[in-house]
Amino acid sequence: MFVGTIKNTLDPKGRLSVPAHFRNVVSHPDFNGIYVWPALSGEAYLEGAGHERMLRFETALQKMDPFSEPRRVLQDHIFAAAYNLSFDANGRIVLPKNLIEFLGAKDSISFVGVGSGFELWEPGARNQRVEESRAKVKEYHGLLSTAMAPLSGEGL
Amino acid sequence: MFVGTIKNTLDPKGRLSVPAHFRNVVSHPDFNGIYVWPALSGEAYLEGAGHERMLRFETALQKMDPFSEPRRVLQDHIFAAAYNLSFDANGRIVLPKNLIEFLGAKDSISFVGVGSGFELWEPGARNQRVEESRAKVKEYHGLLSTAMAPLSGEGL
DNA sequence: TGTTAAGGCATGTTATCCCATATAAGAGTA
DNA sequence: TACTCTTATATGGGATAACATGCCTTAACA
Repeated sequence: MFVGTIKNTLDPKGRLSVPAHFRNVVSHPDFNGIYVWPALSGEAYLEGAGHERMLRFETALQKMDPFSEPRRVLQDHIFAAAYNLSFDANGRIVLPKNLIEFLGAKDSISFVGVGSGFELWEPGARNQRVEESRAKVKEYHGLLSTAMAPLSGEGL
Repeated sequence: MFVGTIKNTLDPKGRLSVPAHFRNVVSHPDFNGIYVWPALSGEAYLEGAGHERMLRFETALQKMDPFSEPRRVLQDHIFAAAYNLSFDANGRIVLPKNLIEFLGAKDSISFVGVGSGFELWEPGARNQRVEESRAKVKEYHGLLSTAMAPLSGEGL
């Protein structure tokens, strides 16, 4: 499970250490690296996943009608827009220049764990988002109890 | 179930023994440790959970609309703000410096069981909270009977 | 042959492991 | 009950390994 927020340095060559914890989670014999693509929400961050989760996306899409609009749209925005970035011997990836520009990043990137996947942000933009969320937590806290209640008798 | 209040020593390296009782409760084959994050209430304590409860959070959030504000806000405050802290051979975790500062702790931490989860407090702040609650406990005791009444004929 | 990307190596820092000791809790015995 | 032995737990210090990151070399390509 992806958890936590880690800010790492982006060097002049576009290289970036992936936090060790994230590397462990994505670890897979068939592909030693991560996949990233611009967020489907349209905001300026990247979504990320390991090989296993990509396979699950693939399986899910294959169950959809091949020529349906939903399938096409999702294919275009996940697989077609994704980059597969391999780790080097030290656990680094090279983030393509166009993605760095897309993020508006200069010399660092924040990795953000969100449970089943993770996100890459320009640290300033990330802080702004966190501030926005902070203001609203209390408002939505109750929803969590509601959402969890059906899962077990224990509630929250 | 997490029960009781245990104060343990925080050493100069930030190491902290997790009470044995809590370790037994969170015990899980996939992750030998705990997750902690700043309380959603905004107060200066950490909420804590074991792996199983985090999985339930994950499942609950995945059922919510991916781009809805409530989901985003809860994700930001639980998964993105959380730390996964593994036990060492002696059942200790290392509490990150920024969390120690957040709590205002110096050389000890109180673990507080609250049923399905637990909390980490700076012991002084915890005592203050308990004092505040003491005055009101009689006032609210009746609510408990009311809440339990539908569950069984035995009452409290 | 110049330019860029990729791989290997070296460093400082931080976290993790390992062992020793201290404290407390419990079991068993007289 | 009093005592001792044993086990579980908590804490302290030092050695070791892992990690993030900068530098340097080698390979690929135009």
